[in-house]
Amino acid sequence: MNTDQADDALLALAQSFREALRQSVYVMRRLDSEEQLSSAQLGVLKMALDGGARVGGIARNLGVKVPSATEQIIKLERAGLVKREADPDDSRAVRVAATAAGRAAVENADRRRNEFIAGILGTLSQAERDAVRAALPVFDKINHSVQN
Amino acid sequence: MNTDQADDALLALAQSFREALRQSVYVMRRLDSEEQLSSAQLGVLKMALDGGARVGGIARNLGVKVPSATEQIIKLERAGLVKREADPDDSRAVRVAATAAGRAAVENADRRRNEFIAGILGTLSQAERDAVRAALPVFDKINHSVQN
DNA sequence: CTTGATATTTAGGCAACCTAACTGTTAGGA
DNA sequence: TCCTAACAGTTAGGTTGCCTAAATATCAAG
Repeated sequence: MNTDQADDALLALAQSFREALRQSVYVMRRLDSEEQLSSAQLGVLKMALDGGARVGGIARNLGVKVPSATEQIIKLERAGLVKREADPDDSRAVRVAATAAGRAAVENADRRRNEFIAGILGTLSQAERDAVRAALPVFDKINHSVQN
Repeated sequence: MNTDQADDALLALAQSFREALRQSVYVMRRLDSEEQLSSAQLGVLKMALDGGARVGGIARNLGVKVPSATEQIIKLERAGLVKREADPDDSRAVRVAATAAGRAAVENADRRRNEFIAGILGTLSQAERDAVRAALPVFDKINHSVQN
């Protein structure tokens, strides 16, 4: 197998991969459209569960800029799902912590979304589920490549 | 294995799958942010390549509502990448066709995006690439489940 | 005690999506 | 024939989530 053939195979795989990416965005939209809590907000909220996430950390972790994180945090705060308090160690920083209501909202949203996806996965064959399971860590790895 | 255990395994897989979905959105954003043509526009444009896509069909295919498709088509038309003409068989309908410039733009955008993804896929092991390749048709199937 | 770096918020803007309302066309009866 | 319901698309107006640039406040090092 010469280099060109290898490249072609890689490009063909890339094309299929991109198609899957496109579809993923669509699936995410569907998942979001049925719920009170958006994916963006759920992502922030999950990070606030441990009780002391900083705005910059949240933004970095979600792959968005700091003002975008702030925006979501403010919405969650208005909804009573998180509270913002000054970081005792660094007064420039803000600690974002989930409230009890926030914790409950995460559990609820997570459960509903998982059940929706599980319902689809349940219609697949065992072999198909195994294929998905095997690919997920690789997807994770690809994502980290993109981040850098 | 009783039902509860099966459900738990399915829910766990669903959770991981959702994480991958979330990451996909992020990867898509990265892919888009470096290019002139957005994914939304590229999707519309590809459908106009054959020379006679209708607005409703484009919208259905992309999983968006008709006005959203119209919006993208208008942008592409202003950029000279597609033209709109009355459908000879049904004057209510509009046929969207790519121009020569549109065709060139698709090829360019597709190539660049595929090369970007291929570059990442190239850093994986053969086994990892095989895992991705095996999962892609299943992802496709899952997507179609969601559409219905 | 000044100055540069860091953490966050505010302000303003853009892209892509949505629903509701409008225009024009078609097609199937009465 | 002609009326009316269904259909195709566009327009209008609104939302969400992202972005950059600029403002505010604090920290830390010389």
